[in-house]
Formats: sequence, structure tokens, C-alpha cells
Amino acid sequence: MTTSLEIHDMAGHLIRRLQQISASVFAERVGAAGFDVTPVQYAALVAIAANPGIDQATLAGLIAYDRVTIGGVLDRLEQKAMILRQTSSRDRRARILHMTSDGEAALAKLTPVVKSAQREILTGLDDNERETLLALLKKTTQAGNELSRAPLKTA
Amino acid sequence: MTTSLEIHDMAGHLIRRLQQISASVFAERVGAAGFDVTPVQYAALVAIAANPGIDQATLAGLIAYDRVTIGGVLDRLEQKAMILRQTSSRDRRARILHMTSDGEAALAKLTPVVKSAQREILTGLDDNERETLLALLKKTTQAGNELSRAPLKTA
DNA sequence: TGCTTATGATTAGCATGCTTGTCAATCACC
DNA sequence: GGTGATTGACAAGCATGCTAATCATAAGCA
Repeated sequence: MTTSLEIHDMAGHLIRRLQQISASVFAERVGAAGFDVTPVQYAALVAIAANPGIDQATLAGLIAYDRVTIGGVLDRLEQKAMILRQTSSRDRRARILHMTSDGEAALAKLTPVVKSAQREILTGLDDNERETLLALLKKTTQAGNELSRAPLKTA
Repeated sequence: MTTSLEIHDMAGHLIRRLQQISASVFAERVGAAGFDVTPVQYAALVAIAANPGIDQATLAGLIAYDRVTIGGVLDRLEQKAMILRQTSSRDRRARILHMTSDGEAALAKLTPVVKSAQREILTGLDDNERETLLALLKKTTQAGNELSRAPLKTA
């Protein structure tokens, strides 16, 4: 009865599916390791750890988030006592970000878990295929950066 | 100052970026064509048009949505008068779905727009690369189907 | 038949991800 | 040195996408 829908061959649909799989694997693995951190929260932690004292807007550009979205993400990280937010003395509009020691510790334990999960996300591919896929993903996301509403800004 | 973050090479992050680009291009093109339909709503319309009288749960499996999510999506499609929802006489729990003539008309106009947008989503790639990427995306999403919370169920 | 189990749909609740609008502070330029 | 434009952050609002819980109906089985 069900004719195979043509959307199943469309780029947009395949990307959405893979994103669902990615998010699910991430939640599974990170949860099994005893942490309650989302993919977005993890990316924010990595960026803050690598750039202590960064402000929210710069952080948003660094990992390609919407500036509004990042506000909520940081609220939750702050509530979990993983980061600190303080008003910048240089620019009183800006809020600068630092890791707490709890945040640092969690990030250290989380990183190997997250790295190993990356392979599971691209299940069903051999090493060559995985490398090819990653290279093509990187190429097209770079080329299409300005097409997204929240482009990457490597400043 | 900014060391290039290692997350920018991780599968999960690249997939999220490409999903952002995909959603943005879709909204741009579809909006420019005069329609207010999201990627998810479009997929639902395609599936309903191809399977008139389908119930919500089956539809969800067909395009790999969460059953809860689809409820809201269908609410909005119903509100836009693009679909009809009726209680099934065979199973009074189930609600069966049909297109309205407005929905059919919109879908017919929308489809070429959506198809042509697929190429823009994967910008920066030549024909060969695009084909390779699509094939790998299809392969890994099929292999990882059961890893997602809302697996595809081709009935 | 009667009872347990499974299933379709919905509600409530949480986390992205976006738009638009607002406020406060800073910048740029005259 | 003051004024207009820009910018950092937040609020409100909408649309996915998920979990957990609930309710009604069906199905399966003793």
C-alpha cells in the first residue's frame, strides 16, 4: 500500500533523520554516564572552557547558535552550577562566562563519552565512508554557513 | 585567541549545523513562494496525500516522527484548512486524515519549490559530491533507524 | 465472557531554535 | 561632546521533538 515516499530521498529529510539519531545517541550515552547535559549544553561548555571570560554573543557566534537560544541554555547551565555569569566591567551590557570547578570536572569526564558516541551516530558506515561523509558535511556546512540564521563567526 | 574548537569536526555538531541550514533554506524558499509551511508540515502533507485515510500513529511511523509531536503538527495543518481529521469508524480511538482541496493545491505548488531547494541545502558540493553525501546519509540513517526515538516504520 | 494487556491520542512539561520587539549601554561620526 | 545607529541581553510567542502520565478503546487470551 505504502508507496515509498519521495521525501525519503530528499536532503532535508535525511538530515532531519540523522539529527534525530544523533540527539538520541548523545542522550543515551551521556545519560548512561550519569550526566544530564544536552548536545547544545555540551558545545557551550567546550567553548567556554576554551575561551574563559567570553561573552554570550561571541559564544553564540563561535558555535553557531541563535543569541536568544543561548540565553536559555546558559540559564540551565548556570542553574546546574556548571558555569558562572557576571556582568562585564568593560561593557555593562555584556555578561561574561566562566566554568565552575564542577563544570570543568563534568566536562573532563564527558568529553571521552561524547567522542566515542560520534562513531555510533554514523553507524552502518565503514571507516572510509565515515571519513568521506564527515569531509562532505564539513565542506557543505562551511559553504552554506551564511544560509543559516545563526552563522558561525570564528571572530 | 580562539583555538578552533574540536566540536567543529564532530559528527553531531556538523549534523546540527546542516540541519540549521536546511531549515533556513526551506523557510526562505517556501516563504518566497508565498506559503507558510514548515519542513515537518510538508512531509506530513506528502505522506497524507500518498496515503489518504491514514491514521496519526501510522503517519508518524511513516515519516519518523514522534506520535506526540505529530499531534501538534496536524493541529496546525487542520487550522490552515489543509487537512481534515475524523474519528475512524473502525477504531474509535484513531483519527484518520485526508487532504482538503486547498491542501492538495498547496502541495502541488509547493513540491517543485521544495525539490529545487534540496540542491541549495547542499551548497558548495559538485554533483558527484552531492550524490555521494546523499547516498551515505541514506545508508547511515537506515542503519541507525532503531537508534532514534521515533524510528521509521514502513508498515 | 471477562480480564489483562496493548494501543491511539492527548495533556503537561522541558529543551532547542527561531522571530520580533524592547531596553540599556556603547560606538561612530559629525 | 552630543546625537543617531549599533549592539548585548532579555521577553514574548511560535514550532519542533522528546518523556511521562492519562484516558478511552481494542485485542488477546484463559
